[in-house]
Amino acid sequence: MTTALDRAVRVFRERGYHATSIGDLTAAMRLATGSVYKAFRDKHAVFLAAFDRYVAIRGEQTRNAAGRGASGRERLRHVLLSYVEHSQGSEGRRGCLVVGSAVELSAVDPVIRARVDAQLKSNEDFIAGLIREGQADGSIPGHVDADGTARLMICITQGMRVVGKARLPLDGTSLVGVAMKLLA
Amino acid sequence: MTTALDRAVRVFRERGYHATSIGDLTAAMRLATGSVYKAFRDKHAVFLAAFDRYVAIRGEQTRNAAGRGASGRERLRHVLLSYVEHSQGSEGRRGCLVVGSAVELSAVDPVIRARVDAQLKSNEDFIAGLIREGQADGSIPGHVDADGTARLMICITQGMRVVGKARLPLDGTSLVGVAMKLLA
DNA sequence: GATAATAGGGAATGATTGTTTCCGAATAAA
DNA sequence: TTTATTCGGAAACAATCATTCCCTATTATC
Repeated sequence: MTTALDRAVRVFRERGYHATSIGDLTAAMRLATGSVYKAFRDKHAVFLAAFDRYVAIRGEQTRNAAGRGASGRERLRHVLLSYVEHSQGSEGRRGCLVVGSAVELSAVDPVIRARVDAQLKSNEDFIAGLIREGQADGSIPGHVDADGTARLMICITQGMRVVGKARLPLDGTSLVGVAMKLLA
Repeated sequence: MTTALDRAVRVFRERGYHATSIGDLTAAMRLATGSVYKAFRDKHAVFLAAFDRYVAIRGEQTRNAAGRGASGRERLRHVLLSYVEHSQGSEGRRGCLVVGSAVELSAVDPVIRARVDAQLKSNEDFIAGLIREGQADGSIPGHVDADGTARLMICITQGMRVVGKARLPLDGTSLVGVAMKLLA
């Protein structure tokens, strides 16, 4: 079942919500229509489950990336690098479900909007935490505005998903190198 | 006709392409179904015209913002401020047609993708030009990587549209203040 | 002033959508 | 072996979609 949900995640990421028909969904999930409606109440419920699964997987990936750094500054650098990687190439073209949901649905779907809001907030808190960690271990200057910088970095990461979807190449080391000036 | 197109822009910004039925379109444009199809070949053609009009208007707005600054650095600061303003409140919730098209359509619609690509490129060149202008008039240090910084700033501006659509408040002076560290 | 031509409006159409229902197969229990 | 139950599959359903067609009204032309 979780493997079928993974396939649903993939389709929703590529085509979005409205452009994904039940036919697309069943074809991707290798399930018949009846089976899908036996496992989920409706298309909206499938999307919500896919959203939650996507968020869980991505959260694990960025936490892993953070783990690759020793200091707070290095952890944050690896997180940004990870975002660039996932925004690039075929993975980037596949898109981000959070960004897609924010753009396509958050204006008309309060349930989705709540999840998008929560996810952005969570990411922002995670980044702000890394900045404060760096300030505690001395790798990031104390005068840096943790909250303001975290919010700008959320804009950067979400923006990378938009640009990556449009197939523009993103040079990871260059982009992150410039972004690290925000921690000066 | 251009006033009807403006109304179409508004609907497409709010709901996106697929979630906008031609019923929504005719209601917003104050036109009957037949009239829409007499003026445009199909829904896709309406969207393309709306996209072009949106891009023209936004281009004028950011050029105006740039005009409010004296040095290259100040022009860039006003451009960023303008982006924050347009990403906020009801205007921000309405969304950006370029971001929306990139996320919802660029993966499956080559015509849209070409326009999105061109628009992002154009914005990036504009920002890079402002940076070089600032380096020429001495308001921006010469060691700043104009192209790399411009690409990151595109990520920032596109990301602000995503965050603004999700209703998160954006403090303009704070956000831009942090972003200006990229020009150090 | 009569007529042609064009622009606008609304009902009809065919295709596609999301959803439900019904049926068969496979598995587990008795 | 038989019964019961869960699971998957395909056809049928109503609703909605984009699109076309035809009618009316208004303008321009002769």
